[in-house]
This record gives sequence, C-alpha cells and structure tokens, in this order.
Amino acid sequence: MKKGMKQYWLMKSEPGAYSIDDLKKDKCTHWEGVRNYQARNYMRLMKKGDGVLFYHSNAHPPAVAGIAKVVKEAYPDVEQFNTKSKYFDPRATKEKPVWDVVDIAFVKKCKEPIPLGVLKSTNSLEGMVVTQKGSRLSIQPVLKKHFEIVEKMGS
DNA sequence: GCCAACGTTGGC
DNA sequence: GCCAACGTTGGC
Repeated sequence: MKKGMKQYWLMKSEPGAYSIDDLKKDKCTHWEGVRNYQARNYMRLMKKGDGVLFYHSNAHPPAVAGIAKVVKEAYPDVEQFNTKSKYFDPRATKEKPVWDVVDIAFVKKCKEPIPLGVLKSTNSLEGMVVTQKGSRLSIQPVLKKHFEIVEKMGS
C-alpha cells in the first residue's frame, strides 16, 4: 500500500451494544474490545482518514448502516489493564500491551440500511469479505470500488 | 434456538 | 506440534 493511499474497512457492531445512531450522537468513539488477533492486526494497518463501513451484526436484518472514518490510529486499549472490565487481559502490561483501539468518527448514516442479503445479490460486490460464508471477522478490509458502490447504495 | 465456522486452550 | 474440547460469532 502506497503512503497516503486511502484504505477502506468494514467494522461490525451489534446495534444493541453500539449502533450507528450511538456514533452519530457521540460524533466519535474508541473502538474498544477487539480481542481477535486478525482484527487487531487490521486495526494496526488503519490510517487516519480511512473509510469505514459501519455494519450492524446480529441485527434484523444484518446490514451496513452508515459510514465512518478513522480519526486516530491504533493505540493501546485501556480496558485490557482494567481488572473490572470484561475486556481485561492478564497477559497485558503497560510496557507490552496486547490489544489496541482506533478512534472513528461519524460521517453519515445510510438513508436505508443495506441488508447483507442485498450485498450478497449485488454482482458488482462479488468477493466482498462480509458476503462470504462464515465471515465472522469483526474488522475486514474493503476494496475501494466496493466501498464506493456500497456508499452509493446508501445515499 | 440451531448450528456452521472458526479461534483458543490445554493435555499429551 | 497435534488435536480434541470448548467457547464465540453471527446468519438464519
């Protein structure tokens, strides 16, 4: 990836836990609680300004609900040090943190959420990770062309 | 609520 | 290092 080249991602959240409306209200949030190495590694690749498809998982239907952007690149998740937190990790130390967060900001909400079923049946989105069977990863890379198609579908 | 698809853990 | 058991995610 060339320096300065904008990248695109999809980030999943259960709307009952944190929805696009919560992000709209908050304007900006720490994406805390990622406890999967592959997802963490993708977060570490994120650059300020990258585009994010905000996806509602475990929703009815599951759908892309809006657009966000990266405003702060990966830094340690304070919850891993908090013994009271469900995200506490006894292996993590301040010197050697294990888990990171990024900060994302609200950009816009889709006029209508774009259901997973529609993404799957859109030929031009073929190969998009979220449409593949068993795609549980909570953070996924998205191709520029796919991001732009989905963004257009939501406006 | 079911279950497929993973990821993680721990015994060996 | 292998792999069975277990836990979690998330669509349906």
